[in-house]
Amino acid sequence: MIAKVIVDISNSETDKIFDYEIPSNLNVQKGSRVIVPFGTQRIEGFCIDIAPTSDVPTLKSVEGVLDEFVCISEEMLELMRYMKDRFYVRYVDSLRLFIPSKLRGGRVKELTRLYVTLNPAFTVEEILDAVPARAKSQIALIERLKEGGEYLSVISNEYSVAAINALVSKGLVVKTSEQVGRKPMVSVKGAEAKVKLRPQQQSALESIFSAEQTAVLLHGVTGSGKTLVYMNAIKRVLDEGKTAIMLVPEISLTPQMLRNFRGYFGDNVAMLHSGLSDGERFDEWKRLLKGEARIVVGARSAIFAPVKDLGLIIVDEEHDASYVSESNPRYRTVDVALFRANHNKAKVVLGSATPSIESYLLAKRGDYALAVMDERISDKGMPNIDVVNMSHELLMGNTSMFSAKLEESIKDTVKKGEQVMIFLNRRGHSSFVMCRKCGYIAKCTDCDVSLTYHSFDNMLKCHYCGKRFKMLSCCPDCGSVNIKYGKLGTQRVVEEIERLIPNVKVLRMDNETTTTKSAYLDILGAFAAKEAQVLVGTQMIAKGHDFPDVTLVGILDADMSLYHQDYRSNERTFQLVTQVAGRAGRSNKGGKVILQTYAPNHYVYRFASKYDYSGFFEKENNVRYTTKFPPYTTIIRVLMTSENEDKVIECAKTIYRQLMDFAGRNSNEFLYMQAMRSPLGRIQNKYRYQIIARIKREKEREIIAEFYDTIERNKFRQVSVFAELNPQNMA
DNA sequence: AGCACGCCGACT
DNA sequence: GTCGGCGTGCTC
Repeated sequence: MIAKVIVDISNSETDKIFDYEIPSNLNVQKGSRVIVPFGTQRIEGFCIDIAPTSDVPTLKSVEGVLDEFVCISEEMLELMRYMKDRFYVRYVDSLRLFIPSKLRGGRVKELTRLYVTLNPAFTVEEILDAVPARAKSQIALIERLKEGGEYLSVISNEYSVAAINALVSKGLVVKTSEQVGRKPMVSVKGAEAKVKLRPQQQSALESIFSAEQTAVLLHGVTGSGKTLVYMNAIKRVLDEGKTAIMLVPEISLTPQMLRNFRGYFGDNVAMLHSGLSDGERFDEWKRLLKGEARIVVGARSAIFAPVKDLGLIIVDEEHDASYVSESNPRYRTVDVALFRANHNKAKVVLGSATPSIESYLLAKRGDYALAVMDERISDKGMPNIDVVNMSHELLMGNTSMFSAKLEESIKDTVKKGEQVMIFLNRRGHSSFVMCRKCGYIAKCTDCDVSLTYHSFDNMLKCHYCGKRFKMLSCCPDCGSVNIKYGKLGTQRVVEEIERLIPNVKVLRMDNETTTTKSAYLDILGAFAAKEAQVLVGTQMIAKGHDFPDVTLVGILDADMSLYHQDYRSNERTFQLVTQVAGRAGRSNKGGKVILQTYAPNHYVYRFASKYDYSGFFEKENNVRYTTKFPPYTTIIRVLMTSENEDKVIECAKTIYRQLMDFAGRNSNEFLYMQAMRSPLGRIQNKYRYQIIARIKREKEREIIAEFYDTIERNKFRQVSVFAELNPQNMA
């Protein structure tokens, strides 16, 4: 028999099916992981099919089977093919998503990064003497490493593999692996939840199972008790002997949330969150595969959990951007959920207080069933949202970041011993470093991006590649020492509040203070314990934490997300305002929200301040329809990257030309197509060019297929090509 | 990804 | 001539 194998090398050149003879002594099955000879090496691969014959004249044989169980189910193999057709994801990249990284051996593991240094057994002079003078690039490399070691991934971008390997084989340079620390799992225990469903919850629960559609959109306002509906729905499918997947946005995987589920379902729950070590993640995966756990709770990638007899998939906060993977294997979680549900004849529940325009439209059209929960469990209404016009404040001579009203309210609330949350958008607030004399701006050496100043370690950091630089003492262009650096937005706000209210305790949460997950939890814990009266933060504080003593929420600059040139920015702003407002008045003390804006009459604020989702939907839906944006059209983005700019341009031109030919023959279907340099033209020293097309939806399947075929036909050496549908951002 | 192959420039 | 660096292409 013949095994159809995908080799475990992530490269578009090798992402094809290779045939191998199966020796009679090996039990190779569809879905087994195998060892195969490949060129001169032996590597791991996935057997994705078994066939009686092959077209290839001479075959090598499978050398071994890796696990004592079948790793990839029939369902996941079909999902792999779906992901290729839908998202242009390579077979290997799908397969890697389906298994824990612990299983993959041989090459570089997830948590290990190779590090190269000069061999400390020799002096630099000895090393230089041992290298012939003509080996220029080896000498350059030694000069580079003289200063200290560097990650192999960084070095291999700067020097040729041949030069590095030559030095390694002579023993002058050594590769070492540096292990990233593992965090222990939070142990959880809790009490049995025993709450009766309210009528609205009960009918939502019934409609999940009675609907003829696969998916149900559960539109439930903040505090309407969606979680209880989820738990009951899961309980029902478990009773039928089936399994369930529950997805939440990454940031919501808090210990309380995990405790709730463990408390209710006990050991039947497997948790997949970012705090797990490789080993722990593997253990949870294995429990699911063996059926020892029948519920998975996790972020985005938990959708690939190896459960059998799937009965239910819940996607909580369905509109959340974290459900769209924006790098490497780019996929949309809801699409994958629908695929798995259809395959298993299971149900999908999409829950949200502010559904995405696309989902709500599908629900209105009847493609999804719709369940509505508009009552809050507590008798408290939603907090009042006060929209303050900042242009008026300016006219009245108030140039501070707080309106008179917000300033007043903050003082008031703190005086009463209650708590305040101040929210601000990060965009437009990161501080860049500039020379006041000549206007020089510090930029990353590998990306076309200005660097951000981080005060706590006095370093400059690139937000795109993570590279760090020493803070400048003088301008490298003109030598002036008059360097200006702004503070991060949150830090300025904190200082302002401390100035307004002497002795107030303020906590700050943003990218700078929250480098680890535990730092994030520490800050929230301190705030919950009332160690501070005010919490200032970015998006991070917008999501699902209950602080009963918070009675005031201030939104400083809602507009920032409106100006972002993106068809979804209105939708995002509406969601953000609603979500942030939900942080106020969680107890019977009530609460209020003050929203500062320069565009108080914008329809987003008009509807958001009244919590009028339907009103907002009607308006926004209309805008999308008339401007011909998704969900009425589909945007396809083809991104090409390479360290060699000429090669990417050549690649982009070739593909663009062929796509233009195709568009010419199908001009009815195309609204727009353009090739361009990406707004972020270079990231991690890779040049980025893109083709963006907007097409009608009727024949989108065929058109997407043609796009992917065109990419497939035009492989360019050194150029990587990715595709994305309705991208979250075009940079 | 890794490795063989082969071209080409530098040095005996 | 010959050694080794460095770019190209292939792997069932």
